[in-house]
Amino acid sequence: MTELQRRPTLMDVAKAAGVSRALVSIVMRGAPGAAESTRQKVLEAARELGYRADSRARLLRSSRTRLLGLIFSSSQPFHAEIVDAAYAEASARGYEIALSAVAAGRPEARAIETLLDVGAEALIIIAPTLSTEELALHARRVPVVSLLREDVGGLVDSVSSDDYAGIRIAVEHLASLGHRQIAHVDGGTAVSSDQRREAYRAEMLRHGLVPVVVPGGPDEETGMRAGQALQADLPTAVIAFNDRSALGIMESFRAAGISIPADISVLGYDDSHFARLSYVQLSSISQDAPLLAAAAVDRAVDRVEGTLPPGRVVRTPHLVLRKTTGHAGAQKVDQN
Amino acid sequence: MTELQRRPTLMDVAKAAGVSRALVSIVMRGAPGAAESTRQKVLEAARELGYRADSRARLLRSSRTRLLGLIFSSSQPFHAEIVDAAYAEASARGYEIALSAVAAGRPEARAIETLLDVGAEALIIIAPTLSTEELALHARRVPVVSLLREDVGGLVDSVSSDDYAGIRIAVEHLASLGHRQIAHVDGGTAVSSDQRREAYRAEMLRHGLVPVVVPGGPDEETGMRAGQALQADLPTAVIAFNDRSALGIMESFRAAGISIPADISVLGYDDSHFARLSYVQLSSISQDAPLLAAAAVDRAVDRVEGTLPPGRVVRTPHLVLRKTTGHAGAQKVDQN
DNA sequence: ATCGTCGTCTAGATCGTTCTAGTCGAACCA
DNA sequence: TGGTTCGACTAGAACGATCTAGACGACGAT
Repeated sequence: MTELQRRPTLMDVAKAAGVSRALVSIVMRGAPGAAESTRQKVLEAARELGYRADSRARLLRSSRTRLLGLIFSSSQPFHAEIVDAAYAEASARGYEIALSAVAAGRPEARAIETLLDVGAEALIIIAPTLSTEELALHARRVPVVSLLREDVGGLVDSVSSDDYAGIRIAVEHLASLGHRQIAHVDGGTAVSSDQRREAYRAEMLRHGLVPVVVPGGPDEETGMRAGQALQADLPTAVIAFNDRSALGIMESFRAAGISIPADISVLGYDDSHFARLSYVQLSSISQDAPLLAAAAVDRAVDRVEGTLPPGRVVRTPHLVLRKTTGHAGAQKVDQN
Repeated sequence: MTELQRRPTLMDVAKAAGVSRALVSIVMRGAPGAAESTRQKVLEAARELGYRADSRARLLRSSRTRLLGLIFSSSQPFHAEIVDAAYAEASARGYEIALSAVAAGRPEARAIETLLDVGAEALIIIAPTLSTEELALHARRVPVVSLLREDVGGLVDSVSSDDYAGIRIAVEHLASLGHRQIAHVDGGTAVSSDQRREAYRAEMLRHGLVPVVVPGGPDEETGMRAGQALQADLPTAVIAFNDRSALGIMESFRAAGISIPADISVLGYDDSHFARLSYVQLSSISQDAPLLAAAAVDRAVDRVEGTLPPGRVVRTPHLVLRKTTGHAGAQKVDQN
């Protein structure tokens, strides 16, 4: 049985250093107004006692926590990459990140409350599913940045990837390889699915090609079913909603003996972990998660520190070429 | 430009309801000592104002946050499943969960500090890599529960899955199918790798079989390399360190035209998302993440609320039979 | 000598809660 | 009637930080 020891307070440090609480506070915050010699003395005492400021008390008084709330979905591996990058950027700007996941039985609203309770000064929400009204409601209390979703009303910031441009790049890439029959497996009800589907339709028409949309979803299972549906009238190329979907599509082709990219080219979206696996080597549209995350953190910090109005940041995705796309009607190329 | 509105305080509610702060506090906490009639009156006023208790102030005074800190690794999909389950159990016991990820450039120590700063009353760490000394150091301040790692010293709780039993079940399953040449692709430096490797050796010997360990790792790439190494002298069955490794192994077999389970049986570990995919159907040892998570949360809460000493919880994993294991020397069975 | 200024430091109020120690009035009992 | 008990309520002190206002010496200018 261990005695849980009380954590040292400002007062303890002050006593040890023989100065007042206020001075210790000044030193710990790095604020001006302390002589260099005493500053050292205080820092020494603090280190000795293992002092760390109590963020609750600090916040209570100053309403500054230097804490950013980040909401992600635990079931989306792509979100994990964003989380990583956000940590890095936040710490570069002197902020910490508090995480909250949306999961089965844990809606976004709940995640938001938790973050607000621990004192987050701004909220970054990855692909929020809340209505713009609900988002606006929270945005009145605290800056809110929507990541990977654009149509979020005027009160909340958004940092997103240009879905239209991504799809344009995808269609152009495949068209330039000579493909004329390019299908799209959409993301069903997933965020961004509508935008990408419409962009696909528009871009196909612009190239004088006829768009074929097959209903899909954001995961392997729906991808596989779509892949099977596709086989009834096999196109020469397919653009998947995301990499997981692409994986399912490819699997269905593999089961049917259809070879990639000889018989059909497959293009993913997200450039996720899966796409990079050496035995997958999926060509994919990269949204550049680290950059997006950094941009979102930057906006959040800027909003917190300054008084600039909400705005939009849109980044253009780019193509990452691997081995699942090739010339239309090409002979089989070594796939591995 | 939105004016960020001040959130209402106890005092505001008190004024509105015409009572004292203290009484509002009593009502909001659901503590005894308020007449039913005034209780209603106060609740009404609070709802009207949209009052939510400021958790920082509350905590500052009461030193209770009802907040559990959970540390996971953003790169491990298996951890995500645990996070989900932990949320459910925590909320059932009236606690909230604060998440903190370890990622590249963000060590465990950092994650721990963040959680302590936001006021976590206990720490649950998934597969901690800290030394037992460092863990003990934190355990002096706050209850610490180690999840999926057992050798953590006497001061910290541990909730883990019985690796030995898991491997025993794996070997027994394969042996009962008539396999005599059963290889093991280990997890390299990953947590639990040593335990499973040694369990494998012991169990093989117990069955009078000769153990063959191939060095591997916790992901697809290392699994694939191990699979290639395996092909020099192909066994009839292989036990992978985890599902991701198994995926890599199977991929290497597929590339070489070795069919599963006709030519070789493959058994995974974790029963993760991947294993359940309809086109994978990987037989796997399940550690039952939801149960483990619930047990960890329970211990954390018990430690926080009571004064019981640190202890160990060990759960026995079980076999989930799918389509990648079959009789030794069996003819090819329909794999899909 | 007096005054203002500057750098360093401190006392005390304050943030929004909870907790302790009451006060107050009504009911009960002898 | 007077005392005790009890339920409902409140005043004021915490909690651990930050912030404001001002004290104190030293120094330079008048």
